[in-house]
Amino acid sequence: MPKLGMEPIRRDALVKATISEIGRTGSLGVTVAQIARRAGMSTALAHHYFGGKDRIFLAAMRHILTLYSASVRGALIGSVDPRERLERIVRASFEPGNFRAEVIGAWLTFYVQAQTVPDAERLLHVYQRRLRSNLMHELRALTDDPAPLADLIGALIDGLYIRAALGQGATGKDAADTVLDVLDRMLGPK
Amino acid sequence: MPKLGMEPIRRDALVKATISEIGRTGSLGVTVAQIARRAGMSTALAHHYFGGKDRIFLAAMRHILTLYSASVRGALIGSVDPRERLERIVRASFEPGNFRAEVIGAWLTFYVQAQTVPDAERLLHVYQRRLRSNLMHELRALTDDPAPLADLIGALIDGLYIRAALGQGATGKDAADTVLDVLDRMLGPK
Amino acid sequence: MPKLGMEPIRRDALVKATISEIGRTGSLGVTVAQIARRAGMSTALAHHYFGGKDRIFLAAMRHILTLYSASVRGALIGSVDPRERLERIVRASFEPGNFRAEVIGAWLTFYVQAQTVPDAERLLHVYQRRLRSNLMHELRALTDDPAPLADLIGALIDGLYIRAALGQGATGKDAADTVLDVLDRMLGPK
Amino acid sequence: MPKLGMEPIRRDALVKATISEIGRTGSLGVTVAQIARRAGMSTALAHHYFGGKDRIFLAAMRHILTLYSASVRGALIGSVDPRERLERIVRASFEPGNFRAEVIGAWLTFYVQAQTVPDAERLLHVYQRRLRSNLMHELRALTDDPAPLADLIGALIDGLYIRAALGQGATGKDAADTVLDVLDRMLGPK
DNA sequence: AATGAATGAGGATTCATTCAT
DNA sequence: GATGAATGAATCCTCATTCAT
Repeated sequence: MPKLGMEPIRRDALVKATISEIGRTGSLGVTVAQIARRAGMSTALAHHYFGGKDRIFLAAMRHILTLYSASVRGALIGSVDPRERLERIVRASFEPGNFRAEVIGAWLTFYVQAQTVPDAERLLHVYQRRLRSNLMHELRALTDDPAPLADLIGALIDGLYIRAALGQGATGKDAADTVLDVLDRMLGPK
Repeated sequence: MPKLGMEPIRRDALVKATISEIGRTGSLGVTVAQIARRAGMSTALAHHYFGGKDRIFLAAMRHILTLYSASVRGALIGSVDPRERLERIVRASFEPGNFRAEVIGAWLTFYVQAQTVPDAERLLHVYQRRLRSNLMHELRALTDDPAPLADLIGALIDGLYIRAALGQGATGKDAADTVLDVLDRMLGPK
Repeated sequence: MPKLGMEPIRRDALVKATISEIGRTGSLGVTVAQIARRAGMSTALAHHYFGGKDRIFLAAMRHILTLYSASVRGALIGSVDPRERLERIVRASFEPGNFRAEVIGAWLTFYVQAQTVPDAERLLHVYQRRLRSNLMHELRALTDDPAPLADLIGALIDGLYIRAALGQGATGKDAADTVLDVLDRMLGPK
Repeated sequence: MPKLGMEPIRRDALVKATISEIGRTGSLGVTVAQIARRAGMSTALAHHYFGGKDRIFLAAMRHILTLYSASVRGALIGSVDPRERLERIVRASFEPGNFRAEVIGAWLTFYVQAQTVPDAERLLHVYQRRLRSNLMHELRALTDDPAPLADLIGALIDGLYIRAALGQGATGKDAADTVLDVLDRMLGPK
């Protein structure tokens, strides 16, 4: 059974299992045993590859953020118009890949973890700074005072995510429309 | 004047200790022992009064929501103008009593808990429905289609809260100003 | 079953159980479960009272050293002659209470632990310094250069202990006689 | 010249790595993984060559004792005078090769292991019997009752070793001088 | 010959909860 | 009403050992 080069496969399986389990149970109470079982291996192996529960969680968080960044970056390809680019950023945030029950559940949980675990906090800040910087870059072409608007959009996205985590939020499309509507209104009368 | 038994005093102390501890550590990892110690009693007594950890958490959550509702209700007294009432609701959400690091930390944690514990979810819905109903009531006088706007405001408030939980959000006043600014813009030019 | 004032009783039972188990198995591989079982309680309680395995071991070590010190101190009462006091110190080291298979086994194990655990090392040094100081005090009356002799006696006692740990050493009396014989010879021709 | 297979090279590397690691950490807590890593191979190979952790430890112990015996035997070559031969035996015990922090640490640890593992105990007895026999052989020419003296010297050597393990013992030369001084005094005025 | 892969067994530790007093 | 005492159950983590390649 043992083949060579299992490490990346196992790590990947663990990361995905972690997101699934956190999303499913909606809490950090997820145990390494649960994750390992879902990933189809022993807890010992999970520890072997990651070195500890925190590191597994962190890798899962990093995975989500990486996917998110990639989807934003991908969405921007081939677009130069600021308004259009803003729309693409926002829509990417709510596209099915990112805006999925289990991912949102994990996301919210990471928010909580970021209050305690320094590495998690750092990671979250990286994401927030990147999103803010993306927004600012486009907003500068559309308004004199882009900072407050960037912060507003960021907070609104987070708010819509958090509500989605409770299963009563709107669909991804509706959420994106809401953000874009606010954006246009705030940018001033057409 | 009826002499109070110890029960309400103890329960109150436990609820406050719970909020403090959750806010301080920023997680549900808080133990009954920590809570009991901070409340100045034994864990056995904590169980005696509440029957279990979940019930203690729930009571703490209920306490926060009750305080919040009370502050909103109080803020509305003596005001009849819809726009002014909206402002008072929003400002109440960010007033120092509610918008305090420790309370926000607890709030966020309860959000996570609401994903798993049905009672917590129910409680959170009650608050959200009440806030929404409050907003709707006033918005109806100002716009034809109040529902999306009420949802937007609710999500934005949550988003600003969550960011505050990470210690990088704005002050309560700034947050309230942001929400009100959005509100006015969305309501369209007067 | 639960009565008041169990703490000292439990702590004492755990300390004695630890010494027994270490002596019996002759290794630090002793588990908290073994100790707790022998002391007649759950592992959880053992942790509750001591806070961790290291602390249990340390308490056991402290217990042995305390007993040893007490037996030396007791032996010295009512004696003023230096040579006689030296003899009493030495004989106390090998008296049945201290020079018992299980105690010696534990002693040796602590020696090993002292190589790694700073607290254990500190404790051992305290004992060695005290023994050395006791010996020096008497030797000063008998020789001009007491230091080397004190060190020699100390090392010899340790050596006889270690051999006893392997079950092939002499009896306590023989061991004491050996040390005293060396002492007299080193103090010069009769 | 016969070309060596890998086996003896690997075994040798493992034995040396074991002594290093035990000496460094001062405990049997050393893991097979640590030993294998330091020896530059996988844990699987370590098991392949030795069949188990105990066997690795035993081989390391045997190695130390073999070196010790060899150094004593070597020191005796070309000397016929009993007193001189005794001195050479003693000095060999404390020569840099044997009296090295890492070796002493391992030595002490083996002493502990000898309390539990029968093979280790047997090995230690072989060494002690051999040392005793060496001492006795020379002492017979110098005294009527050599046995107690041989035991005394053996115990003293062990005692000086054990103190060295704690890092507060004297240098090898001082230790040897101490033993020889005792020896001469016990043999009586020339 | 050599190793990455994998795990079962076990250990320390924590904690909510119960109970006798 | 209040608490010290006590524990079962669970969790993270480690490690010797085995196995397929």
